[in-house]
Amino acid sequence: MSSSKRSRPSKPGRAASISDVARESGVSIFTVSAVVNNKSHVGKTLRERVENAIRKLNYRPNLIARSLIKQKTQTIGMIVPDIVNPFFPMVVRGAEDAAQKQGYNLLLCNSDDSLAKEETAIELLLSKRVDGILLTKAAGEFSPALHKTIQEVNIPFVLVMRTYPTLTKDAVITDDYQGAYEAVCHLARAGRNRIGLISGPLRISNAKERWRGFRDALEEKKLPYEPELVVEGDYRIESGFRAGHALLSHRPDGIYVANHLMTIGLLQAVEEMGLKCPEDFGLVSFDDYPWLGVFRPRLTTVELPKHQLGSEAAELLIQRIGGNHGKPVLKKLLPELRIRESCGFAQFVSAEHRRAAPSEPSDASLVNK
Amino acid sequence: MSSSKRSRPSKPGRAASISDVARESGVSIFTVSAVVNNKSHVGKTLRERVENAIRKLNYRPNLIARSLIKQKTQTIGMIVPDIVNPFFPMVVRGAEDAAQKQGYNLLLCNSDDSLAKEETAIELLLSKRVDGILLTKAAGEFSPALHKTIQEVNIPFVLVMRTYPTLTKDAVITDDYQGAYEAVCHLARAGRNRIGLISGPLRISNAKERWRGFRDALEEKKLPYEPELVVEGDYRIESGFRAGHALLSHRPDGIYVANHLMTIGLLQAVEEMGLKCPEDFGLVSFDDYPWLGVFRPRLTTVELPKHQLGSEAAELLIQRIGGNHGKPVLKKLLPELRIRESCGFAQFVSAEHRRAAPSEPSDASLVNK
DNA sequence: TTGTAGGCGTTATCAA
DNA sequence: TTGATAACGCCTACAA
Repeated sequence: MSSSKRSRPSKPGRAASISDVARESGVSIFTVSAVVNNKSHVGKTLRERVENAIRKLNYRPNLIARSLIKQKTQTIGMIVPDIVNPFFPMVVRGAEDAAQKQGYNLLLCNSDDSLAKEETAIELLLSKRVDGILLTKAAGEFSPALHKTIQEVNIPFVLVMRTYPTLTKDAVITDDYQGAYEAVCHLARAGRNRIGLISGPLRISNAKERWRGFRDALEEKKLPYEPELVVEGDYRIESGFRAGHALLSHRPDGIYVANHLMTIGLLQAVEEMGLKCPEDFGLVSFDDYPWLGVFRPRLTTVELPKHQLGSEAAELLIQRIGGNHGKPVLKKLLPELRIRESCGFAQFVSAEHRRAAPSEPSDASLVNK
Repeated sequence: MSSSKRSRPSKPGRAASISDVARESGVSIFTVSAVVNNKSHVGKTLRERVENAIRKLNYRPNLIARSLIKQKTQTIGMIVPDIVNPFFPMVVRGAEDAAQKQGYNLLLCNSDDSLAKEETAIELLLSKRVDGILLTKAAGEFSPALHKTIQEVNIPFVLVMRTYPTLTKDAVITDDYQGAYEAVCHLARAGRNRIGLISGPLRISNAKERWRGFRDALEEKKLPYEPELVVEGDYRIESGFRAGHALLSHRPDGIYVANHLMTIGLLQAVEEMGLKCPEDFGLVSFDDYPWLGVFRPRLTTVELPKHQLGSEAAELLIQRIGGNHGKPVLKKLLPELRIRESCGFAQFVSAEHRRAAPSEPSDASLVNK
């Protein structure tokens, strides 16, 4: 009786379990559990015996076992296209900060915008029973099977930065239409009237929105939409480089680039072609980074609240995990135009001032550092 | 008998379990397991019945349960100071790529170089029973308790980018001494002879190494070590800014900065003080990024193999997980000096050429894009 | 206040 | 080839 199965000594090289602690302190497993989670009142004597045993054995509750019984892993899966794209680290950090605060961890996956990798990642996260998934959808469509799985499975998804039409799920995005619209209007205000666009993949929701903002801004400013001045890239450096060559050969006097990596590629092309910014063309980019204020040309750009994007997405997801079953939410965060030098706005304004009476003083006050 | 406890229908809103599949296909749990993991030969008829049931119920093995019994989670914990520091995304990506390839996932934590957060993260990862931990040690020392835990616990650690003296664990780092040495020698070759240093926290191993490389290069080049030209920062932008102000007031003609973020801060200070690089001083930075080649000043810098750093660390860790119990390994990867314009080397060389006969043709060939 | 026993979803060991 | 059944480490009614 006394040498029942429970009293086997702890296996070598294996972490102490709750039953080891129970045996060591001569109490039942229940008591140890009660002490660890301080539920139910445990008598002072027993509590101390248990605590000593815990210290002695360096006991650490096995969260795997706890997850199994609680049907909760306190883990969130997060899939981004590529953590090396400087846009995402801040989003991930925002998510991690919010998750951490509520006792969740982040399992991170990169999809490289590949549907296959995305599917693998989602399947894996589901098998690992994460409590929810933060997804920046890869370009393209889910396979029918995966789509069905996502609809039927019982864990919440929150889309980050990119919506997906046939999926009625929560999404936290930035107002990309507005951002692009402001960017292009600003180029127009800087006196540019042949404005080009280097766009992201148009089947990605935010690329489409940025394109719409571009188009409507042109219309608003009574500027022509010239198809040869619109090039579709894939948000990577190389595509910005190629697009730059293609676009600059038509000599636009303004360019709006839909993300930072493609701007880098564009500037490589600019270099090769011996052009200068903002002298030869005005440039407005998307996303702001600390280094953009210190190097030349100082980029005028549209900042997106990246940290907030991640944190709000995580918070929403955790609400869903907690059982909030309201209607899907679409949260749109506001972008912010940061005017520096690459658009050539300051030069344009002062040239105007020299030439005539000041047009709109409010315009000049737009220039910030 | 037939209505034993096993035949309870699957709970509502809960994913199908192996016993649901077994019941659905009228076989035992063992048979389902055998099909899923295709072990032991299962007869064709049964196999198909099981496969149909799996599809019908959209069964997905619960990896939590599997982890519990296998004592393996196929998960690696990774702790970095801050994923927003552009150095780390590529390291994380390298680790993820290597891990992925061998069937592991990454649980990511940020320590902000805070000992408290680091300790919390490690404790959590241990409780979650990750199979191993990739750690970029936060500045400062482990608490004695944590140190003991790490020594005694049975899961492998691999230190990334920073070693830790009292811990005999594997580490994958870059040869920072060498990198700094080359950076400073290059400044000397560019004719600089009052060279300053903006250093990382000297209690971090790599900051110390970079400082040593700096000091030895000065000695090698017979240049003076001027204490007022050495400022200790914390690898963040703000500290680079403050250090820049402090340092530039002494008018050095060359500066080596020990990481990219502090270089950004330095350039802010440079701007405020109305100085120009490389005209007023030569600059060599650490770490290379795609944007450094396209903006001005084009930074001369020492590239560190970040992706490789992460992937080799992960591979080593996985070897340890697999039971390789050899002696601790210290793997040092080679940095690479990338000469661009901020050091003022090209100008110096051509000025020399103009003034006299070419000194060393090999020097000029060092200049790459 | 404390203990007992069943169950979470797997894998693994024996039998049959 | 298949099937019971005991772990894995924990939580939690329900009893005592």
